[in-house]
Amino acid sequence: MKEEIKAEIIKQLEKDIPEVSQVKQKIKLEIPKEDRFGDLSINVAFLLARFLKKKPVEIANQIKQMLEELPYFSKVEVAGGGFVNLFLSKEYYRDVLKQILKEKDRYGAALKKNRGRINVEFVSANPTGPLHLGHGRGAVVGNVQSNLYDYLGYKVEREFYINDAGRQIKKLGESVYARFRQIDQPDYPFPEDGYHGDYIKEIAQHLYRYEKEKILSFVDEKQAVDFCSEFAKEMLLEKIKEDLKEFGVEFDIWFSEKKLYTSGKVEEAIRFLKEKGMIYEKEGAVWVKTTLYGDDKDRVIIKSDGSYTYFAGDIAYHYDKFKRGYDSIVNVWGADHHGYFPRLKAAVMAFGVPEDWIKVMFIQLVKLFRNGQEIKMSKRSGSFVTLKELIEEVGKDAVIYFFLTKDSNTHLNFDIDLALKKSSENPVYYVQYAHARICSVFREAKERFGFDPEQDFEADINLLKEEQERILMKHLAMIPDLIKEAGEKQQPHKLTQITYDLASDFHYYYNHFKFLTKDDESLMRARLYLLKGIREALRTLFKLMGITPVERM
RNA sequence: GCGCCCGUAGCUCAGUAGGAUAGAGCACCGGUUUCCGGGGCUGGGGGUCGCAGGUUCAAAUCCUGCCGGGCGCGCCA
Repeated sequence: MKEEIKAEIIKQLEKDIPEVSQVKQKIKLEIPKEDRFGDLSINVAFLLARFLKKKPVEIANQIKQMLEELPYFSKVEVAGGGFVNLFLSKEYYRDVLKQILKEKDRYGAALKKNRGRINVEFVSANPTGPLHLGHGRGAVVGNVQSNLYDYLGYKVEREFYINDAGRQIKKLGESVYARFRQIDQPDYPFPEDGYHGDYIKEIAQHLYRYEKEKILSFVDEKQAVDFCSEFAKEMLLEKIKEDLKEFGVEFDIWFSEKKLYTSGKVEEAIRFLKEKGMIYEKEGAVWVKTTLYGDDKDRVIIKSDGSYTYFAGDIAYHYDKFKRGYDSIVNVWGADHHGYFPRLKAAVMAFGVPEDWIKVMFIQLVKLFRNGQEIKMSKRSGSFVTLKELIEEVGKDAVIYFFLTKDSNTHLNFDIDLALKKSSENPVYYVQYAHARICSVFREAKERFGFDPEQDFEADINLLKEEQERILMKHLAMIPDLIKEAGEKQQPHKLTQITYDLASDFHYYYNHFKFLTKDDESLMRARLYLLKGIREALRTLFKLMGITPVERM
């Protein structure tokens, strides 16, 4: 809605100041930090100063007069040496509330998905063990970013790349096979760098119970290991799917790395790069000229022993995505892979896509804290907390919310004690409490006055004369823009901030005003009307994050 | 050595496609409420935005150099 107003402002200004068209791109209509600077603020006077050879303040005063003619504003002020501050009118707020109640928990969302197709690939954990916290953070960030794209009007596809080829999977099979053999023969050697977790033993026991004859019947031990690999991988993948589903994350596409090799897609991609002149041979290996697109050295895709590198598979994978015709793709990766991006980007650029076609969001480490002490994790010894365990301990909503509190590219300290607190110190509790409180007020209204705010009703918002009510309405009006900004900038963590701020303004309102007053029923209705708008805005935010809008605490 | 990320209040962090007096939560101090040493409400103190230059009407934000911390730099996946 900011965009609408901005367009109107520009149209209005261009009537008398043709120079506006020259600075159009740099005009910023923003939400000022301080309430007294208005609901919106525009910087256009600074930009015009150079062209009109006048002081910003003078221009601002001229602009002020022109903008006062527009219907949106109740007041226009000049301040800060040339800012033009705009105060929205009651009529505008009335329209905002109407819109919220109409759009409900998709308040402000694009109605049509016509901005293009985006693919978001995330989690993509090796199916060699349970999901850990880093995967969980990636799952939340990827999922919420996908929700944001949907909100913005893109058609989104969520994808999980299954690393089911290569050494990891072989190692998995060897580990399971060893555990299987150890059941009858305890001194059977366990591979040096095998997977130690108990889940490997569980899989082995399962195989021992149901597939023992089959495994022992293989003539070649390698076949037995392959069988174990395949079985364990499928089983672990199922587990991963279940965990993610419980976490509210579902994928549209499960893409197998192995199939890239068996279906000839790797050869196809290499052939394509060859046509583009990106491929050459040196020292018995085949290389890609990634330096043509900014990488610091060329990279091998076929080793001198004739086998492919991981990079070859990844090029083929992205070539496949390219051919699927997405307008843009996003990869959510662990931050330790950041050094890998330039070479992948270089290969992808060779496809002939625009500079910003591929984006990567990096996920930094999650550290767990309990009683102020870090819980050290060691995957080797098997002593690490899985995503599932954390969810079981503090609940899905807290995990999601905490994973979203900080920019994904910064380290996150997860305080288990805080996540468990049932008080306003705990931000998840605090925001959910705001929603539950409104529900509770509505229940009371029905019980005490026989007036059910859950039903549709009309109200006169001109009765909302308190300062805090104006602040809340303004806040509601801005929410779609705040969400859109979070989505455009790939900063899903901003949603927690937006939600917290709204909850905070609501709690303040709740603590200072009575909603259920017998003596002034029309005021009661107006306030409940506002509460209903707040609740829908909260629901919109909760839905984007995947958090439950609880009705009672 | 090269590259990427981070450095903001005592702590954990927001804020960085330049914008007005740099924000929040916790902790700390005060007022108030409650049966309450807990909880709620409310007010307050607290900052050389790592350092030093530069660009600009305007820099936490952009540029350069340095300091400190993390990560990455394979014909590994």
